[in-house]
This record gives sequence, structure tokens and C-alpha cells, in this order.
Amino acid sequence: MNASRTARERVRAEMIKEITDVARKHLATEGAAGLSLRAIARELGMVSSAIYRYFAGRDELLTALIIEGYNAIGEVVEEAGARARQDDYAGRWLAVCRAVRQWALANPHEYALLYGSPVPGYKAPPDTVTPALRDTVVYGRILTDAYENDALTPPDLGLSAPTELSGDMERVRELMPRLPDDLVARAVLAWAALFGIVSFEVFGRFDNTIYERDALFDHNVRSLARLLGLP
Amino acid sequence: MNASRTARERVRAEMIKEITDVARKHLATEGAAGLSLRAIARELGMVSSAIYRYFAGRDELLTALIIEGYNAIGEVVEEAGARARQDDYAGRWLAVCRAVRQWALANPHEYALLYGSPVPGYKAPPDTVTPALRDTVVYGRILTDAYENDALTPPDLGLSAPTELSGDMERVRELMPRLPDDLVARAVLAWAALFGIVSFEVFGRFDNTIYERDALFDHNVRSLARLLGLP
DNA sequence: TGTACATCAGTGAACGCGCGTTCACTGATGTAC
DNA sequence: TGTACATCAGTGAACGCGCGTTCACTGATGTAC
Repeated sequence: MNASRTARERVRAEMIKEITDVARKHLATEGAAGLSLRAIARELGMVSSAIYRYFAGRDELLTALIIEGYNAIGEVVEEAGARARQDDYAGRWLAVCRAVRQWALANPHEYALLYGSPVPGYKAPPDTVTPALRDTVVYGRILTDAYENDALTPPDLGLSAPTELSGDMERVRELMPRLPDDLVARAVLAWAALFGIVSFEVFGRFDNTIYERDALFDHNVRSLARLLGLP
Repeated sequence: MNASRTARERVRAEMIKEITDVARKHLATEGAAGLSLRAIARELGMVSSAIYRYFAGRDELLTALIIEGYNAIGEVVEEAGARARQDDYAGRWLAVCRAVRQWALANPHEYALLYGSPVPGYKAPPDTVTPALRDTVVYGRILTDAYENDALTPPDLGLSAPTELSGDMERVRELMPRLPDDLVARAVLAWAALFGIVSFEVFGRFDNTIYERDALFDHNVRSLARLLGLP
């Protein structure tokens, strides 16, 4: 019957969730390199080979964690962006940046898995691509919204994106329709800068030097907003 | 005798160099997590316990690699900065940024060890601090040189660093004497942004989207220069 | 210059550990007639 | 509704591997008198 099949499937889905939950917990304490199928099985009170009923191997479990991670960060970013007044573009940008930082500070190892050094020997499969862009879509929409409402007043820096970049900018523009190349380039820079700042903080590069981290982050992110022309 | 003692010491120094060389080679292929004392000893044709004559353990070897890494990147940055015309501050900044990127692309795993996710379970000892700042000193000097020669014309972004940051900025100012807080803050932002850009490229975040990477990097780094007020 | 002793590099065996993955199997749950 | 069969979850043992670190040791090199 259909009901009973879905019963079995429901149990199965729960089991998968339990496994990834424990895996995420281990990730949080040991880091990606310390993720062990045996340890996870042990904690779940099952034998290590049982995991193979649910995941083909360690890499598939890692992939699941990566996808969940991107979705988690994507979700907080979407929510933060949605909570702001929609015509306050700078406010949306600030909220979104803060959400990324908060999530990263709360989940440093998971953040490291997504935005830190690649796991050696692991090759991310194509199904990670869409979740990986989920937060990026949000930044892009803020910029497009602002641009379409003539709310972008970027400072003149006296240089413009070289024409050889037009192909690349065209591809990026899918995330921020209508923006001219110059602004797309600035958006890429701001995007990389945002994660540079967050990574520096999460990975400890501000230790013993920067203490007012909330204030510095806000200030930096506001500076980036101005660079993008957000009011 | 003194000559003979230094003979033994010379051999010892050579041995240490051989070990770290092999270790660096392994780091380049396997990444930090795959660094194994046994594998290194094997490649050197010695028994694994022999390594302990030279390093107290795996962590001490890692520390040596980290220090060498910071010195390597510090050196290319220093040289790149020195080769530029000294009164061409923007040129020095561009050269220095390019040097960081080139080194990172040529030594991705070593770069990851220095600027990527922290190695789980490893705590960097204090002797890594000075080498870690070696490149930063170079950026700082460029800015101070430019500032002292009235060559900095930063665009007005309509915001200034909040006063609660003054203590932090004071500490950072050791690397870039005399700069006002606003510019110190922008310098920190540019510094984090630089490594954000490089990390994105090295860690594969530009794959399948950005192809003209030289051009994008140069453009981004020039934008950062303008943000700092470099001509 | 020659000898007794100290220092040091490197050996080889062992300890104790954890890992991913495979495989034949038992039992329970679901399916088809 | 009841029975025969198929599917699936989980077991337990095993394979084969590599790791860091310790320790008593041999033998060569350096040192002091």
C-alpha cells in the first residue's frame, strides 16, 4: 500500500535526519577532517556499516552537510533581508551582512566547511551549486531593486571595468539583472570583501588586535554599501 | 672544538631543512590534514621515530611550516613592493597585491594553511605572530608613505569610524603610523577584502563564472586602491 | 697525540588507536495474489 | 483475510590500512684531559 510505503520512507527520512544531525554536531566540535562515520554510528548506537544503508560513503555525507549548510546560511540571509523595510536598500544590505556574520560566528566549523579551505580529496558535486548561490541571490536582488528605483549613487572611483570582463559580468548579472558592468564588478568585490571580513574574524586573524568587532563589522559593511552606491 | 660542533650543527640544520622541504611537498599535494610524520620519514628513508630528534611532534612541524609560509609570502610581498617606483604608491599597492595572489595560486595548500580554516586541534604558538605580520607591514608602509607625502585622496563616503574603535585603530596604527582612524579602518577593510578575493579564487568560488581572473583581480585591487585614496 | 667518556642520530619493535568499506547474515516490515 | 515472497534495516566480523608516540638500543661523532 501507499500509506505503508510512506511509513517506511518516513522512518528512513527521520533516520537520515538523525545521522546528519549527529554529523553536524561532530563537525561543530571536531571540524570536517574529524568527521568519522564510525563515530557517528557509535553515537547513534548502531554499527558503522549501517550508515551505508543511508549514505554511499563519507563523501556523500559531506555533500549532504554542505548542502544543508548553504541552505542554513541562505535561509538566515533570506529572512534577514525580508525583515527589513524593502525600500531601505542599505538597511537590507546591512541586515543581510549581519546575518551572514552571526551565522558564521555561531557555526564556525560549518562556515569553514563552506567558505574555508576545500576538504582535501573531496570534490563537490553539481547539486551543491544551487544551494551555494542562495544567499548570493539575496544580495543581487537588493542591488537590482535599488538600481531600478534609481537609489544607487556609487562614488566615482575614476576607473571602469575593462571590456574583457563583459562575459564574466554577464554571467554574474543573472544574479543582479540590469546592473551595468561597473556595478556588477563592485558587487563581486563587495561580496568577496564581506566573506573576507567574516573569515578573518572567524578564523582568528583579529585576535589580540580588534576587540570592538561588532562596531568594526558594521562600519566596514557600511563602507562597502557606500562603495556600491547604497544610500 | 668549536669548528666541529658547528659541523654537527650544520648537518642538523640541513636535516631540518630536508624534513621541512619534504613536509612542504606533502602539504602541497595532500593538504595540512594529510601531513604525516611517518610518510615524511618514509620519503627520507628513515624510521618514523627519527623525526623526533628534530621536532617534538607533529604540531611543532606544523608550526615550522606555518612560520616558513608566512616568511615566504612576506618575502615575495617585500620584494614586489621594493621593485616598484617608491613614489608610485598605487603601483606599489598593485604590485604587492599581485604578489600575494601569485604566491597563493602557486601554493594553494600552503595558502590554505595560513589563511584558510584553522587546523582543528592545532593552536598557533606566539612565535608565529611576527612572521604573520610581515606582509602587513608592507601594506602599512605604503599607506604611511603616501599619507606623509599628501598623496592620499580618499573619496568621501559620508561616514567615519565610530569613536569606540579608536583603541583598536590605535593598535593597527602601529603598522601604518600617523594615519587617521578613518583611513586605518579602510585599510583593515581593504586588507580583509584582498584576502577575501584571493581566497575566493584559490578556493574555487569563481569556478564556472569568472574566467578573466587576472583582469578581475587587477580591477578589484585598483578599486580598493581608490577606496584607500591611492591615486 | 691518545684515550675515556659524553653526546647525539638513527634503529626497530611495540603500544594502542581509529578509520572506511565489504560481505554474508538475520529479522522485521511491506507487497501481491 | 491469509499466505508466499520481496524488500529493506541493521548486525557482526573481518580486511587492510595508516597514524603519533615511546623506549631501550647501537654506533658514530665530538669533547676533555
